[in-house]
Amino acid sequence: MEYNFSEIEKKWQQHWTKNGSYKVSNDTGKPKFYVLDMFPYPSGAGLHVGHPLGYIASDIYARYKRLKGFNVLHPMGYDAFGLPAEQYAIDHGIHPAVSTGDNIKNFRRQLDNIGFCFDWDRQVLTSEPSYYKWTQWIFLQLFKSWYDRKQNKAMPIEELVRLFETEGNKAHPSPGDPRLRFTAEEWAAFDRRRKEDILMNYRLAYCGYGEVNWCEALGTVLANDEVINGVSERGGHPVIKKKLRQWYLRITDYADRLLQGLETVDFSDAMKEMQTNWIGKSFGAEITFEVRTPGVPGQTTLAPADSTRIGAGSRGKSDAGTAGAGEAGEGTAAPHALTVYTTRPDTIFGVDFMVVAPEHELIEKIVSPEQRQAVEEYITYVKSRSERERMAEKKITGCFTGAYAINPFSGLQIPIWISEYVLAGYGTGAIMAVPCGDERDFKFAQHFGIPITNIIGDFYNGKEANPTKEAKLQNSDFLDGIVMRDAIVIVINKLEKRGIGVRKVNYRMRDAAFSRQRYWGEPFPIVWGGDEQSEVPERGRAQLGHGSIAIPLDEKELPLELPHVEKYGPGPEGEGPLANVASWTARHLETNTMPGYAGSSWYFLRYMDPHNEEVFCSRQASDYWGQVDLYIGGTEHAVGHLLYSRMWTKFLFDRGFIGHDEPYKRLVNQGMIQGSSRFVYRLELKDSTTPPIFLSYGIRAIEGTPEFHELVTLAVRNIAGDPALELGTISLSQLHVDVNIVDGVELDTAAFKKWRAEYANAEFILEEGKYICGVEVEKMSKRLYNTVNPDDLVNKYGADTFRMYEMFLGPVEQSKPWDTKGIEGVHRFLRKCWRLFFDENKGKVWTTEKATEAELKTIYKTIKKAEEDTERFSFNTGVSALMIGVNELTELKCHKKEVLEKLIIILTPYAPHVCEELWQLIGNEGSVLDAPYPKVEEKYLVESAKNYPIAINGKTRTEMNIALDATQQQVEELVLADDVVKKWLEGNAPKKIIYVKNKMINVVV
RNA sequence: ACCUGGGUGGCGGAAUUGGUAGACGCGCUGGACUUAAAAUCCAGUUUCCCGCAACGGAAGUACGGGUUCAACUCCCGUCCCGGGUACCA
Repeated sequence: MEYNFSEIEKKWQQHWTKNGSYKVSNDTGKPKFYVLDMFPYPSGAGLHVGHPLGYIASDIYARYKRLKGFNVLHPMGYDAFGLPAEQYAIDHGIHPAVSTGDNIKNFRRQLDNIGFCFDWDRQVLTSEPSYYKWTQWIFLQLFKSWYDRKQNKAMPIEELVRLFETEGNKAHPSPGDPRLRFTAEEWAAFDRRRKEDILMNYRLAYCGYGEVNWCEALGTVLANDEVINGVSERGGHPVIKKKLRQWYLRITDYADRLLQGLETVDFSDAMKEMQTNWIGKSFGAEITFEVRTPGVPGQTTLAPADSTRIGAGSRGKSDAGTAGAGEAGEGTAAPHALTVYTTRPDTIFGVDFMVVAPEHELIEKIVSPEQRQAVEEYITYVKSRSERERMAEKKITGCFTGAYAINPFSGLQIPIWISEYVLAGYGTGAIMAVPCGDERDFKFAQHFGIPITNIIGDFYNGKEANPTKEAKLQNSDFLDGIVMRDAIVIVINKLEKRGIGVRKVNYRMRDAAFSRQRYWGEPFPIVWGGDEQSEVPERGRAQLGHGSIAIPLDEKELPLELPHVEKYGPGPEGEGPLANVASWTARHLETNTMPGYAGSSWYFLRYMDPHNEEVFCSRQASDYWGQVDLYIGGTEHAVGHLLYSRMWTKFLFDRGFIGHDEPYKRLVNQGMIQGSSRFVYRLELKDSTTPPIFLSYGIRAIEGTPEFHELVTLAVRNIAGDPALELGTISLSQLHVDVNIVDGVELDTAAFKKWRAEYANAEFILEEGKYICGVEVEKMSKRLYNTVNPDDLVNKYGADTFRMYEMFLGPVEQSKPWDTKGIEGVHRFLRKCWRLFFDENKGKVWTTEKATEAELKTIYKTIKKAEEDTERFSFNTGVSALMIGVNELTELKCHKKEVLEKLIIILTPYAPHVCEELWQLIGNEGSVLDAPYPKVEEKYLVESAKNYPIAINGKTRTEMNIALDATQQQVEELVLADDVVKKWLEGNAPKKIIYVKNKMINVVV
C-alpha cells in the first residue's frame, strides 16, 4: 500500500467540503482565535508560488490553534474593485464584473488545490452590492462625523451643529480652515449653503479642492502611497500635480492615535518605523516675522475678510500649508508678516535668509518692483517642471524677492528668497534658513553667495552644515553659552510671551484622497444639489459641488448600485465614466467612485458576521471575535491599507459601533518569493538566412577572446553548411527563457524549440553536450518568464508536499528566490512517514504494541520542538523537527499506534490531507482536527547525564559524559583526569575551570 | 542621503537567553539491492595540513578592532546586499 497523494488529497478535499469541516460558529464555549490573511486582488494571472506563502503559514497556525482547543476564524475573500480590471475592460471590452468573476473562479480552484481550511461560507467580495452597501454606509458615518480634538474622538456632526448654535466655533477651530471664526449669532445668520460649506471643513469624509496626484494615462487621481518616484505604482505612468475637486478622509486627525496605537500592537519594528516615518510627527514652532519691502510704500494690514473667508468646500491638506502665511499670530499688526515652521527655534540667531515656496500667496504682495520680473520668470520656470523632473535632477534654484524679514530678536534684516526646495504643502510653506545647521540651506547659501553666520563655533567647519543639538550657542545674544537642545524651549517660551510664535506639532502625512475618476469602484452615496438658493449648474459636472451641497443618501437607499456601462472612457469634463450614464447624472449623483482601499479598510469585520443584512457587523459578533489575533501579509501595504484600516477601526470604535480600536493584535509580514530567471544567449548575425543560434552560458562567458571567435565561427559555418562563411563582428543578445523548460540550469532544447514558433529550427552551441542557461534573481513576473505555477507542483508532488516545502524554504518573513530543487526532499519525508504505517510490499505495519521509553522520548521531544516552532512562526525549523522525529522513529523501527497517533496530530497542520487519511486508517473516527494536541510528558525528556563539550580556552577539544547533578568539585576532578585535558595542560595546573550546568565546561590554561 | 533588515558550506538554511558553528533538506561522491532503471537503504561531504587509515592539527560565520573564561550572537569602525522614505525645515 503506497502513498497515493493525489487520491488521498482529492478524497479529503471533497470530504471537507461535503461535511463543512471548516465551518466556524460564532457561538461556542471555546476561546476564540482570529487568523487573517490579506485578501488577494483576483488578477487574471492567477496564483504563482509566491502568493500562497502567507496563506500556508496562516493555515498551519489556524489548524494548530484549532487542535489546541480554540474556535478559530480563518476566512478568505477577494478585494475585487480596482484599476486593473477596468484597464482590462478597456483593452478587451470585457465587463469588469465578468473578468473578475472568471478570475475568482480560477483563484478559488488554485486555493482549493492547496487544501486551506478557510470557511468559504464567510467569503467577502468587495464588489458585491451586499458588501459595498456597508462600505457606503461607513462612508456616510464618516461624512456625518467630525473629530472633537478636545475629547480626542469622532463625534456626530449634529453635536457640532449644536455647539455652533450655542457658542460658535471658538472652542473648535476648523481643521480645514484654521482662520475661520464665527459666533453663535453669526452662525444663525449664515444661509444653508454657507453652513454646509463650513461643516464640510469638519467632516471626516469631506469634499474639497486640492492638489492631487493626477495620472493622465490612467485618467485618475492616485493616493500618495500609490505614487512611486513620480510615476504610478501600477503601470509606471507619469504623475503630475493637478487641482481637482476630490473626496478626502481626514486621517490627519487620527495621526496621533495612529502613532500611539503602535505601542499596543505586536508589529515588527521595521513596520512600526515605516508607519511612524509616514506619519512624520515633528515638534517645533511657528514663528512670525515682520516683512519690509524697500520701495513699496503704504503696505496695508491684512484684510479682515481674510480671516473669515470660506473656500468652496474645504481645502485639501496639500494646500492647507499656506494657511498660516500672512497671519501674524494674534494681535500683531505688522504691515506684512511671514510665518515659518521650524523644529529648531534655537537657531534663530543663525537665520541668514528666508525661503518661501513658489506657490506661496504672500509673494505677490511683498515682491519689490525691481525683482518682480525675475520672480515671475522663476515661478514660470518652476511650473514648467514636472514632479518627475524635480525629483530626477535636484538643481539648486531660487530667486530673491527684494523683500526682507525682520529677526524679532536681533532686528536684523533677512532677505526673503523663493525656491522650489521649500514645499507649499508642508508646515507653512516657508522656512527660516540656517545654513550652518542645515545641509539644504547651506548649499543654497553657497550657491547664491549668501553670507553664513556661525552660531555653533567649532561644530561648524565652513565646509558643510552640522545639524547638531549639542553645541553651545554663540553669536546668539541671550542664548550664548546655552546648549542648543535646551535653548529650544527658552526661545519658544519667549516667542509665545511676545505673541509672535507658537509651539507647533506638524505631520508629514496628508489627508487621504478618497475619490477616483473611475468606474470599477464603490459609488458615493452622495447627491449634489438641494440648495434652493443657488441653482445647480446645467452641465458643469466637473464643477459640481462648487455651486451646490453634498447631500447624503438616506441609509435605506443603500446600496447605491454601480450602474452597468458599455464604455469606460472619462466623462465630458474629465470626470469618471459614471458621468456618461444619463440616469446617474439626472439624479445629480456623485460621479467619482471610491478608491481601492475603501473595501479593504473594514473587511476583517465583515468576516465576523458576513450575512447580516441589518448592520455591517453585529456588536455581538465583533465583541466575540474582537481583534485579529494574527494578520499575515506583505510589507507593501505598510503605509496604505494598514493605516487606513487602522483609522476606520478607530473611527468605528469612537462612534461605538465596535468595541476595540486597533484591528490587528499581531502582524507578521511574509517575505517576497523572488523569481529565479533563466537566460539564453542568441547570436545576432547579419545573415538572416541561418536559423537562430544560441550559445551556452559558458561559451558566452569567454566572449571577446580569440578562442570564442574561432569556436563560434566554426560552429556557425557548420550550421550554415558554408565552410567559407565570414561572420564579421559577433554580438549576442540575452533573452529570458521560461524557467519551466529549464531543469536547474540546463535547457530542455526540445521544449525550447516548441516554446516559440520562431525557435522551431533553433541551433545550439553546447558545452559538454549541454545547454547551460544564465541565472539571475528578479521579481517574480509573467513578463520575465520566471513564474512557477503551484498547480504543476501540486499535481506532481501533492498539496501536502507543496505546503511543507514552501515552509521549509526558510523563515516566512524572509524574501528568497524560488527554487524547486529541494521539493523532492520534503516529498521523500512524507513517504517515509507513510512507511511507518504501511509498507509497499508488506502492507500494514503499524501495531498496537506498547511503546518503549526510547520511542516515547523521541515523540515527546518532537512534539515539544514542533509546538515551540509553530508557536513562534518558525515553520521551517518546525518541518525540520518533524523530519528528525520521523528519522528517529524509522531508526527505532517504531510502528506503534500509541506513538504514531501523536505524530499525526502534530503533523496535520502542515500536511492535513495525508494526516486525515492515516488517522482514519489506524482506526479513528472523525477528523484529526478535532483531536486534542498531545501534551508533552516531561518525565520522558529528563536526562540524568549530559555529554558535555570540554573546551580548552574556549575551543572545544573533547566530550565527557557527566551526571547533571555533578558539583563543581566533582566536575573538576573528572575533567582533570581526562587524557585530552592532560595533554593540553602539559603538566601545569589550570588557571580556572568554568562549569555551566547543562551547557559546557571550559578549562582555562 | 536618512531610516530599516540582513551578510554563516556548492545551495536553501539552523544555532530561541553569550556556551559543541554548519541542525534539517538539496546537491555531490562512494557503496548495497537490481539483468537494468526507478524507488529505497548505508557511508561520506566547511576549508586547509599530516597520513593508507584511525587519530591528530590549523583556520573558519563579509572585513578590521574591542569586551569576555567563552562571540555568528554584545560594543566601535568599514564594505556589500535587500526593503522603506526621499528636498517634510
